[in-house]
Amino acid sequence: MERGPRHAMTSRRIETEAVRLVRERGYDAVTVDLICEASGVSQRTFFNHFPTKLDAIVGTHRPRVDEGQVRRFLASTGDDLLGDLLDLVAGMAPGGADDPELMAARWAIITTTPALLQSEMERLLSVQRELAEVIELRMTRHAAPGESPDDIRAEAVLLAHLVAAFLRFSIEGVEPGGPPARPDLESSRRTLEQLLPKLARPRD
Amino acid sequence: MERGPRHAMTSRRIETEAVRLVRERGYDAVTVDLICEASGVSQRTFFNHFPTKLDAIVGTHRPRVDEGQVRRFLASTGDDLLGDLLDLVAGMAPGGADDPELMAARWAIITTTPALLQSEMERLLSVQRELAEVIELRMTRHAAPGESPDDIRAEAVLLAHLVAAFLRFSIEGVEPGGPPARPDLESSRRTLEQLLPKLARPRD
DNA sequence: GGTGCGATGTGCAGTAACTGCAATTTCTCG
DNA sequence: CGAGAAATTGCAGTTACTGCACATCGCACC
Repeated sequence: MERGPRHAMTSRRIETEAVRLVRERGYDAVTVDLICEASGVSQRTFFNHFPTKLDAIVGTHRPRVDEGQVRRFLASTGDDLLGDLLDLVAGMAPGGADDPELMAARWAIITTTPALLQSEMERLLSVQRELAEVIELRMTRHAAPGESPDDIRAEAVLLAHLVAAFLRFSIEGVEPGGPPARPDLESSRRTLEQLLPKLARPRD
Repeated sequence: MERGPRHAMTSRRIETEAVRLVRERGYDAVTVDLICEASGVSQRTFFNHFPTKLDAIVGTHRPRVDEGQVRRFLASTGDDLLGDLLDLVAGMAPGGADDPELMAARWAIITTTPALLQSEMERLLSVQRELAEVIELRMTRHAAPGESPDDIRAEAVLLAHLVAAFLRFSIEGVEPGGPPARPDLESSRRTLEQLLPKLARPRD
């Protein structure tokens, strides 16, 4: 099935109506049938365009790290691993080259609907896995002589988990109820900077 | 509905059969009807005992931090926040006072089934929220004079995210496919100890 | 101006998870 | 035994989602 431009148009129409309806009535009160009626397609068509109801609402974008940023990250001298990592994720695409108005509406819905917020968190898993790989690569390059590759890999996976947690924090904000309308990486980073020194451990 | 001992017995029977069936046939191949037939109850009864199919399989335990441990954490001098936190979560109940054999079977299923693994991760959210509160409490006690309560809260929430990420790592292990049969907090902690110094930042 | 072919949309029947309601069976205890 | 509570059940309905066959649409090519 080599999709043409028509397909994209219909997808767009469905998305738009889905977001509009959810914003008006809330996630649970909007059924797939309702979206179909509003966008003038059959239910079967709906599921030809989106695998799940959820996807129609939050979109099908997959957050990706920029290729160039990755190269820069890998080429760095390696003195400031954490800082370089934060720079890396700071350049993450905020979610696809869609209509910015649609994206704004989406974020408003996502941050206020637990089910959607959670699905957004799950998307971070792909980022997390990507990160784990590049981190492992960089750590291997700058590794001390006697280090086991398994250990390095474990450390990389753990670090990727930690960075993902940071991203979750920046998305979710401090108050579960009324979070920022958009992920605020800037202020999150400032919070992290303040937190880190407090973790300093005396015995090291 | 003041549940009596009979109720618990039936729950147990359903759980046991559910776990057995999933272990034999895999998560997707096991329907609620199948579990009902195997455990000799009607479907309606099934849903009287468990809100979702998933709950019947992974159990209804909610991981909690030990009260005493929390007190100890709060009473600590505060020099080693991170270490104390790790001690705190180390004492987490591994998931209810159930039949240990059942729990073992559960972990085997959970760690090999993405849908179940994910539901297990979601359970960590309650722990994470608990942690955020006690961390905030402790940070407030040991705060420097001029610190804003909002800042402290933000730092606490972020730190709770990071600890939760650590727990996720210890559950998931390094290889997504073949993780440890049980969360291995010990070795995870060792990995963290090795990782931390590598994050050391030169400019501070 | 057809005509054919691939892209797109639809109808229909079915499955699976879950819910509400009202009825019924099964204890338990006096 | 009999009353009342606990536990289970049947049934009908809703919602998300799938497979399959069929219809339609649009566009290139003759």
